[in-house]
Amino acid sequence: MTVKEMTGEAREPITVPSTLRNHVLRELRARIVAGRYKPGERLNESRLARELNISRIPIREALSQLQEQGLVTNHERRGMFVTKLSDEEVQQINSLRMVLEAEAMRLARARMTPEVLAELSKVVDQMENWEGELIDAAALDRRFHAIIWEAAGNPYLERTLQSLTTPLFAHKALEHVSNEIRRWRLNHHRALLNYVAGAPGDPMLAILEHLRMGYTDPERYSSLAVGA
Amino acid sequence: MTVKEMTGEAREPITVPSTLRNHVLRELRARIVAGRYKPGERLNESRLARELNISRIPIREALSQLQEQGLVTNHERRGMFVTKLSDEEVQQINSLRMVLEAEAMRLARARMTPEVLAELSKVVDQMENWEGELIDAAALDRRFHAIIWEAAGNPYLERTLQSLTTPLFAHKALEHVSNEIRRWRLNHHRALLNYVAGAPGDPMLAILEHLRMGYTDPERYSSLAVGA
DNA sequence: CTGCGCAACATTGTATACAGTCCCGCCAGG
DNA sequence: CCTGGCGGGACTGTATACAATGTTGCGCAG
Repeated sequence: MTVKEMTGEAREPITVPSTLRNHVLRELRARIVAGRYKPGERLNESRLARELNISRIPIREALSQLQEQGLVTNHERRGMFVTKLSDEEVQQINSLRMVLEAEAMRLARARMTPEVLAELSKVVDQMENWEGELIDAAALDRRFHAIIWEAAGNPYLERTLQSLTTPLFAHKALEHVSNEIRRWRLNHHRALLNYVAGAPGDPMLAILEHLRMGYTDPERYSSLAVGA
Repeated sequence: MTVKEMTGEAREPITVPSTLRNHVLRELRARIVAGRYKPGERLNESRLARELNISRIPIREALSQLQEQGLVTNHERRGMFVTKLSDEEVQQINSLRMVLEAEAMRLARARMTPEVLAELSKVVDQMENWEGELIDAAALDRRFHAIIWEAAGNPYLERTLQSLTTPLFAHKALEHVSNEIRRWRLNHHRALLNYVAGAPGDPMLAILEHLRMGYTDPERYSSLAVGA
């Protein structure tokens, strides 16, 4: 069976990965991040294989990779489960993320170009005029940061931030917050934009302000405050 | 076939992973880090399967995980190759590693216990009396940092540093340096030890001093110097 | 009614089989 | 001598088959 022969809902004509494994990898990651598979849920290989009309092999290999990315957790001989983050784990991830986001912003600021700035500005504008669904808001948020990660120019930094935040997005996909809070969070990106655009200030302060919006426990970052 | 039935050189009676996949994962990682498989070398699934007396399936799954860890690189329909780092990539990794090592040291210092300190001290003593092989020196180096990573108390920080440095060790496994240089590098750990033990100072400075010992290009870290 | 044991089923872990692609060398033509 | 096509072998990607473990639900004893 080839990728093109695959049936069902899994078509993304934009870029077709040439192996089933890569296709499944993308598809599963997208589904988990979108909240279609909820944290703690078991991912049955045979069922997935039937759904996608392929054998279990590419699915197992894709799951192995997702495991390494932290999106799923393997319980030996019991199956793969969507990773369920405890409050403590969320905080640990965020405290690490803070350090890396700050570094990304420093680097991005140093290498900023008008093109990237325009792109960021566009995203922030969309955020401020945002009226849509929760999932779209999360996508905008993710996109904003992704642009900065890439602009930082260090692929390893980019990859690390991606693999740290993806489980967070999966975790928050279910979370219900009021539109007001969502707007509040989104609007804070303007401050970050100003920083990477060259405004004076310490990135830590802006990011702390941003991430503490219900994401983190500020108490945990005393070491950062000292370092800044 | 079970793990116990496996033949050949692959026995590690300390902890036997219950699945072949996990066993192969450890074994391959160890071999790559030890320099037995050199960067750029192709890892033939069928050959490995014959060598380990198992089928290709557990090997492919282990390789999928190693790929995600950055130790091997997949070229579609051509095979898995031990990741070969360019000079630029080594620098990118090290520039990121610096930020994380500094964070780990701040956290470790804040949570330091006499037990951990004693362990670190023991390793540094071993370093200063070291007379053995290159591989042992690298192991000591790795162990010193690993203790600090764990003492920092953030599993994600620990995991990230591990997956960043492991390819570096594989990369450096071949490198030949004089005993003098090796001693010089090793001895610098005393300064790091002093910092995590509570001595005043900025971790960045000690780490910069440490990592620049032939590992990194100091020019790249202006942003850190500013932040520090 | 409740708790335990056991058997049938479901699912994972691994092996084997097969299909398509890549690579390398050989040979013909320029 | 060099170049380009082409055939055979080797290898990866995927499917199917089998083994072993985990799970579930039912019967039975207390």
